[in-house]
Amino acid sequence: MTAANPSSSSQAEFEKIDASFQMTVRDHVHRAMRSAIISGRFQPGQKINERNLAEQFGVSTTPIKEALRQLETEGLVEALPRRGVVIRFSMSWAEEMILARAALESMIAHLAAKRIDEKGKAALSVIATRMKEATASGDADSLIALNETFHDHVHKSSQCGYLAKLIERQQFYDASIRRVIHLDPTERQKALDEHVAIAEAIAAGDADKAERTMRDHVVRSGDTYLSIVFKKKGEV
Amino acid sequence: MTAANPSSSSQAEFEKIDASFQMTVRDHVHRAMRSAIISGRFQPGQKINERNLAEQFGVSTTPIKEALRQLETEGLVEALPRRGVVIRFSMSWAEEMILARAALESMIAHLAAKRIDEKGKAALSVIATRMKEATASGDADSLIALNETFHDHVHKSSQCGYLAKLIERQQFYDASIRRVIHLDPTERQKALDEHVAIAEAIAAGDADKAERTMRDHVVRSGDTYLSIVFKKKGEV
DNA sequence: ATTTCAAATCTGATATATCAAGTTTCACAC
DNA sequence: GTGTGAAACTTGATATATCAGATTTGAAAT
Repeated sequence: MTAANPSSSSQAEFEKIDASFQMTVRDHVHRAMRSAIISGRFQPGQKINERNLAEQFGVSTTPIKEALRQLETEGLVEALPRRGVVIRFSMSWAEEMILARAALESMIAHLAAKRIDEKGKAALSVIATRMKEATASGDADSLIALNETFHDHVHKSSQCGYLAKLIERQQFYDASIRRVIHLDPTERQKALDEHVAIAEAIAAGDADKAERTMRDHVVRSGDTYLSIVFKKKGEV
Repeated sequence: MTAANPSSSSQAEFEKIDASFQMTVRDHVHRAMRSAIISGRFQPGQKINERNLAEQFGVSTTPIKEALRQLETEGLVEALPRRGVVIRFSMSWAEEMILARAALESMIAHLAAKRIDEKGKAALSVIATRMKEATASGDADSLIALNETFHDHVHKSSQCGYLAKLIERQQFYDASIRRVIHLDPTERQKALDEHVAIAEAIAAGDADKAERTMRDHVVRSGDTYLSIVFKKKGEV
């Protein structure tokens, strides 16, 4: 819907401005810590000291505690009552996060295939075409952006708000590494083929195929990521 | 391992007592609020006032804020920066939580079938036998407990710590309603058949069948729950 | 040298105070 | 009556203070 829509009502309709862009201290800490953990800047089992953290960020312990609760619920740290929090992130944790994302993305792809409308199919097709172009021209940055657009569109088509949010929390790809991956022509082509297959399955309403191709895509691309970050050719 | 094990060392070995049973105020608030939300004691979109809540619980706002951050990350409430938190739970949210659990449980069942050892198979068989007995005798309380034991055992067999934790957070079954469900002989029998099928598939190492039967089980039993709680015969 | 145990210390958990953004109220102008 | 806007009020966000459980330390006992 566009900002002004005079046809349906005498009152012009505007999107409510989203307050979520506002940055609070706790969110800043949360993002910074999350990023630090998934990029390996803490050792598994390492203890986190609230006062130290607060000092490092130059804030009080209150927003620190809140950020730690969020990380705890995400499963990236573990809180031992009255003993503090320790880092819970390792290669095996990352592997499981990929599996979780594969399970959830394939479920959401299944539903998207069932629920997508004609307009959604057209939009998906446009995204796929842009991906082909960006793949051919080797535009890694565009590909990274299109990748996100593609998955977001699948989420939207599924009409699943909860699942979409849940999937977001399984994401731990780092921008710089994604760039490295997309600069490899072989990898680019694989990802393109998979995205096209997913888009076609969804557009065709083939829920089972959408589910399968999505799962394979998430697992394969996740393994590529893992093998780079953890310097190991890993099969799950 | 038993508490004392003199064979391996001159030093007696004891299980470290698990500190996780300790109840902190924030955990109490978190559980209480979670339970209240999923059992419908708040309306979707309802605003939550931190000071009111603190007063109701008779505590300060600090643990309240922490509990709200946990609920936020779980997706049960939404925090609008500097405007407070609102309830985000409705029938559609519950439906999606069931789908999420189905996706994750089927993934974990798949892995369990691949990774379970002989000892694990034997234990699973014992649980299945107990379930048959409890189903025949109509012991609802035992069935509820066995149900949990069964799923926990599948989780353990899969060797997936992260996935198991994630699944826990998709659980929103209320004890009293579970009891109602298990008191129905037809429902009991359906659940038993499904559990047996899952156990057999896992024991046979048939990962795909374990995955399918687990997903169907979670979706079907979830729908039963939904239809009771939301008083609607719901197909997803 | 090893064990014991209590004091000192550290640190997470909670309470209270302060600040600032958001909301409401209401007098005033048009 | 409607719209404007400033003051009053509410409330989330952050900071600081206090409390209590956990860990460490070190001297005394064996």
